[in-house]
Amino acid sequence: MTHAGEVVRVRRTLLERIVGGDFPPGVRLPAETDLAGELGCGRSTVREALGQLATLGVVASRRGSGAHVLDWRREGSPALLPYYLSLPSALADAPRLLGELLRMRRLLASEAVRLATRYADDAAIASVRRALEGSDGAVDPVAHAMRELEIFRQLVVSSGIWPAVWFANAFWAPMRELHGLLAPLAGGPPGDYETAMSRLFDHVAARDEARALAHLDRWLDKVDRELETRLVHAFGSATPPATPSKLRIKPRRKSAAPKAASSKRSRS
Amino acid sequence: MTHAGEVVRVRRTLLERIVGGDFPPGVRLPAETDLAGELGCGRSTVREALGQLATLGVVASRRGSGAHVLDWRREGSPALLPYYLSLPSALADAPRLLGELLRMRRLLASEAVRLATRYADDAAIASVRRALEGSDGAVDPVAHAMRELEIFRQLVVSSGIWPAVWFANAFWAPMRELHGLLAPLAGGPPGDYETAMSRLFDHVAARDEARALAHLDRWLDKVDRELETRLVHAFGSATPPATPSKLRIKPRRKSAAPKAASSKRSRS
DNA sequence: CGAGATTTGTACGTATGTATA
DNA sequence: TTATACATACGTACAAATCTC
Repeated sequence: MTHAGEVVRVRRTLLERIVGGDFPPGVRLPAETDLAGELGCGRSTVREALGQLATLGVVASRRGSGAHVLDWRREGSPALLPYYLSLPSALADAPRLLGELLRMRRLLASEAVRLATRYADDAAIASVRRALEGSDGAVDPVAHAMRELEIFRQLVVSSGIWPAVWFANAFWAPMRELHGLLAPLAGGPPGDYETAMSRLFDHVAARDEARALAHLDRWLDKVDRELETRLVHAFGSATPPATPSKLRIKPRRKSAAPKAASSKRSRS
Repeated sequence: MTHAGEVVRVRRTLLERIVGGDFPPGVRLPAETDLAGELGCGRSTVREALGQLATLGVVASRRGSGAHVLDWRREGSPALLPYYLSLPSALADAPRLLGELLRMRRLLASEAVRLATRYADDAAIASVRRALEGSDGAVDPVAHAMRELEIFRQLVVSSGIWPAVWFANAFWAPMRELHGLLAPLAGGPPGDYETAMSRLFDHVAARDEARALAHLDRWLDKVDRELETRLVHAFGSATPPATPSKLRIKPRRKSAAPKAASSKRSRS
């Protein structure tokens, strides 16, 4: 971690000072040239770091004025999630947070299944299914979590609704990080994972939206419940998830939900 | 428009060539120095433009190799939406696209109301309500659309579930662009807008989640229906003949008709 | 209100490291 | 192994917006 480049070092330093309270929202940061001198780097490096912080929604720069710290809790981007989760203040209401994050995951998965059921052609569905079956045997919890996320993303891709795909892409990156954190606690795939997914794909291939969504809902109920008990086991009584599976409802029409986007600033 | 800076010009040129098919997914772009010479700018400018295209999910650069065009339909980010909507191929299935985008809006609004109802304290709800009432009188369609979006975002903020806020932020930017396109066609706020919103806030303040969501659902039903008729009126039969006259329909299958766009970006 | 100082925005250049072909 | 090409970092110069006195 110590050898990640000057820009990364400068960005981390500034971000730590900001979330740590040294630079509270509203204050003006020192001039770029001053920061360069203070941090021992060139102004271009400071600018690159500030640019990345700007895409995180943490600072904003204006000509003649300077770089001001934003109210990052209110103006931030999804990429802040991993930073936020490492703060003590986030741990304070971890239960509520985890419940809401699981709900987001559920909404995303539902939308993925709905889109695929409604719009994907047979070949696309079969292709995603092959990808699922072709990579089983993996027992590493993190690898399993990533694969599961990718399956749902591929379902969105199969629908060919490209804007939905792009929103999914934006959601998936922070979700991946979250899964990377939770997976070691959640453990590997349940024993009936292959069976459950296979049945889900049966419903999707049959264009039976109602059954597909119901099956997914039951499956996630079970998975979330298991995750909860394991977390309680790991943390003691610290994390009761507040996930009401009040997600299906809706007497008629409509069902689940997608969401938003983020951006990053680095190449390769 | 003509004086937006070299980077913007270079980015736009490259993006047009890519989405236009000159550089199909998979091909390697010319070297940065070659592009700089060809486009009449410095290599740094080319790099900045390529960096922005990389954040859009359009290209990826690797050391020693070069910048390769990605499958941007599958790997893109939400910021691609305005560019995509300006393509003829997007217009082809505009009805389906608009239906799905309206569905996303509905899901987001529902989640906003739910989060506020569940977590926001009285002061926060009252604050959002004041913001709503304090800015009425605006009849400009675009201004109204932006204000409406902002109200729902503020509802999420009021919940204090910051990760949800960040996801909302990311989603809101492209949504704003979409609204900017549709608003002039949709017209200003309906006559009963204030009343409907006021009632919605009553339910939220009373923590009546069921009534709040039901009220919102009915309201959006009405709004979407009006939008549909106005779009049909505006476009008549001028756009794809494949568009059935029935634009909404609730059980399955959605439709309507959007249009094209462009966008800009900068820091500060 | 105006003038000058401050600060960021933009563009380009150079040098060196490093991965790829 | 060598040549190519990108990644990274620092620097310069000037333009443009803002702030301050």
